[in-house]
Order: sequence, then C-alpha cells, then structure tokens
Amino acid sequence: MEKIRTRYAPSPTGKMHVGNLRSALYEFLIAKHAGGDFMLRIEDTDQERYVEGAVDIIYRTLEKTGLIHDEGPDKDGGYGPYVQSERMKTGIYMKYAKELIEKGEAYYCFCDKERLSTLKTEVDDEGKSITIYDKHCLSLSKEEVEANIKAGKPFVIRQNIPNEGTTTFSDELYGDITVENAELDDMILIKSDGYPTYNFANVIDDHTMNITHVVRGNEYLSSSPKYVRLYEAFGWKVPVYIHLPLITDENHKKLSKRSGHASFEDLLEQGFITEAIVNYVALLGWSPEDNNEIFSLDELIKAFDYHRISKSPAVFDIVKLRWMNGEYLKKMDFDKFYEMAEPYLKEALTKPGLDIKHIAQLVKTRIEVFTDIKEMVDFFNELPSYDIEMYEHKKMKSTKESSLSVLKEMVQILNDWDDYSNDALYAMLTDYASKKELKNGTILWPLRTALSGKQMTPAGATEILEILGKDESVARIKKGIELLEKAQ
RNA sequence: GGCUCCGUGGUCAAGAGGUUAAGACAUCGCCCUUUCACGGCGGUAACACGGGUUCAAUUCCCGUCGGAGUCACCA
Repeated sequence: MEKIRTRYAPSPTGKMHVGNLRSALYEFLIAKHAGGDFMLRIEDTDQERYVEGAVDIIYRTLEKTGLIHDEGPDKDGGYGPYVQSERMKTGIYMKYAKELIEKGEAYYCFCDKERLSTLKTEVDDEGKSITIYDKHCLSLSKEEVEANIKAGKPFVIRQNIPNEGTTTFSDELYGDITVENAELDDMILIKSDGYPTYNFANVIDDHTMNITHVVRGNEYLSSSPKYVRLYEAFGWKVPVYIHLPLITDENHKKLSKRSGHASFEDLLEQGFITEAIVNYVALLGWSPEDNNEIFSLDELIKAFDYHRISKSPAVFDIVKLRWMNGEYLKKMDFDKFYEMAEPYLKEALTKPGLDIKHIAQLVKTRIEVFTDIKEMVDFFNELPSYDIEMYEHKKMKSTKESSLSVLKEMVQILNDWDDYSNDALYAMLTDYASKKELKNGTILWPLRTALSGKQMTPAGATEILEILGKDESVARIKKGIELLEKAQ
C-alpha cells in the first residue's frame, strides 16, 4: 500500500489559530497512525498579508505541541522547496498554468478592476458583492493575447470552467458532492503579480509533493470541485479528501479573534498548558472508540481513526478546556508544576519572605489554569477588605457574635503560642474546641475569615497561620475583632 | 440571495432499524472536608418538525424549518 503523506500548509499571517492547530494535529495523526509522513509547507503567496516572524510561530508551535514534521523547509525530503515563494522562482506554477492554457482549461485575462466592478451582479445580506466573471477574455485570439502581453498589459490566468454539466468530487467523510459547473466561477490561478493563488498552488504542490491525503477545514468544501477539475485537467490522480468540521464560538459562528481564545498563543497566555490544549482540540470533531478523554499525543496516534471524525461543527467550550487543563495540572508531578507555576506565584506573591514552594503545593489541586493563582493567593500579601457577613456560616455554627468571642480569645492564645507549625496549631485548636464543646469549625471558620478575608482560600485556618506567622496573624485577628465590634 | 454542508441534552459526543438513548463538561442535591476545591454518590436535561419505506424508525428516503460555510488578484 502507498505510504500516506499529509501536509500542514499554513500561511504565515500571524498567530496559530485553533482551527489551524487542529488541522495540523489531525494531519499529523492521520499520517502517524498509518506510519506515514507529515509535511510542512509554507504558503506565502500573499505578500500583502505576510507577517514578519509568523513562520517562527509556526515552527515553535509545531515543536511545542509535538507535531514534528518529517519534511519541511528545514528538513528536505526531496520534494522541496517547501516554501511557495521559493517554488515560484522555479517557474513551476507558470509552467503548469501554461499547460492548462494549451489544453483550453485556462486562459489569459486582462480585465482590470474597473471592468470587473461593472460585473457586480448582486449584493448579499452583509453588503458583500457577488461577482461572477463573464469569460470576457476567453474569446481573445492568440494574437490579441500575445499583443497584450507584449504591450506589458497586466494579466491574470483564469481557470476555464464550462457553463454546462456538473462536477463531482468525493470526500472521505462527506461522501460525493456534486455541483453545477455554471455555479463555479472562473477562478484566478495566477495573479497579476505572477504569484499563484492558493487555489492553484495548492493543487500543483499537493500533486508534485506527492500528498496522498488532503486534510483541511470545511470552509474549502464548496470550492473543492474546482480543484478536482484541475487534477482532472492535468490527468492527475485526485488525492483523498478529508474535510474537517468547523470549530465555532459559543454563538456557533466560525471561531474568530474576537472570541478572545481563538489562537494557541491566546490560550497559553490565559494559563493553559500545551498538552491540555492539544488533547482538547483533538476531541473537537473526533471521538475515540472507548470513552476515554485524556490522551497523550502518543495515545492519540494509536487511537486516531479518521473515519471517526464527525461532520457537524463543534463549539469551542472554554469551560471544558479549563476542566481538562485542571486534570493535567493535578496529575502533573510537583517539580514540573512548580517550574511552570513559579512565575505566576512570584508575580502574585509580592510580600517578601513567603514560602512560594509551599504555597505552590496548596494551590496545585485547586486551580484549573495558572492565571487562577493570583486571585487565590493574593491575600497572603495583605489582608483584603472584606464583608463581615462572611463570619456567618451555618454549617460551621458560626455567627458574628460567636466569631467575635472566638477571635477575642484567640488573640490571647495565639499571641502566647510559639509553635506555628500546622500540626501543632491544629492539635491545639481542636483540643481547645472540644474542651469548649464547640464544633471545630466554630473556631476555625472565624479564624480563617479573619486571616484571609476570603470566602475561599487554598488552605485551612491553621495552614494560613503557619504561613503568615505570629505577628501578621495576630494583627489580622485584631483587625477582625475591630470590624466585628464596630458593627455591633 | 445562489450553491454546499450540518441538525442526539446548554456544550463535546456514543449509538444506529427493535437500547431503560452511553459517557464527559456545565448545572442541581447529598456525602466527605479546618473554607473552597478535589473525591464519592445521585438528580434535572436530548434524538428539530412533517410525510413516507418498514412489523418496527432517532437511525433509511423526501420535504419543511433551523444553523453554518462559501461565493476575492485571502488562504
């Protein structure tokens, strides 16, 4: 059997979109599952949109996510060059375009913007104009064409699609799709700047680079018949097409920058980790045979049967990603966690002398993303202002009144107490509670509230005492007493 | 608007002519707990609608409705 070759073919226009990441992932998985090759090709035929540094982002992201390509601009596999602007210099696109012209499958077009604008037939709901080219230049004679070219008139080369008949192409997931040829516009193959369009370069490159499975987003589904016509015009074998369902935002619209988490970089900034992102994205549009949800890349390679890719669009659910990220954080070994969490902790814990490593331990099982850390630990720096209603807690049998008396006694006790280790404090306080015939919580709840000023904390009262130390703890409790007395 | 695709709970989704229609996230409740979280247990919640085909349709076909994508010298 023929070795599967897939390709990831991004255009270097900026950040790594989540949809692109998923395409890359699936392309990688389809190839690797079958022991095939995964290739990287840079599609930089649009100089207008080219963004400096975007190629680096692509390399960095692939490396970080573990989607290691077998071939690419930096890894010659014999099918180079792997960058379209470089391939263009070899004349490959023009050569094939001319071949199509010979065959009558394409033609020169000299129409300028002004003329094209007169063709505008319709305006859609969003005010976008819809133009169908009228094949005006198809009737030009060979001599006229040559004269125009000689005169230096700018031209494009368009695909010649008949007005009758239908074109059918087959997608692995969606099955056969047939469209009327009259629906297909004579798309531009070579732009007036000499660069090929995506539509053309894509076909030429996939064929000449021996790509067996073309995996791409669903947004190309409706233009695929045009590509198939190109393959057929050349007499080339049509690759296997696998169109991927769209990833949408919560409004079921194509994921866009506006959603705030449309790119891999956005997600990293928001405190997500690479493995969780990859894992989550893998499950957007694909499901395994069993019910497993947590997958390493290697496990994905083993399990990934592309026939199980779904056809309907999937909403990108940041809440579920958060959950999954939390799962990864909980499972991560502490040293690695600490390494990653440290910058966040250092930024959040501004008060000198705090045991960052200790706090990291407390926080590890309680956060979903790293950016949760700040709000969770900032009370260690200084006591935030808080609402004394927090002293009321039914289950702990704590009221403002009981809290006040507890705190008053605690100031004394804790002031005289020297062993501020969690164990000793806990033993002492629970012992105290039982002597007083009180629920532990009745003592610990007001204490924790006075110490943290927070509804929830990453640690219990005695752990907080331990971290804060005697002076700070006593001061915070006094503050609590003051607040409660003032309210009376 | 034309064309194309899609349509199982709020979300991701399994299933596939005959099931009590899985599971996960979210949500709610209970338990555990020095708070919260974690964990455990349980609950609410879905086959868009209408016609066929069939002994039997959520599953197959058609239509309707709904959603999305696409209609660039962008990819």
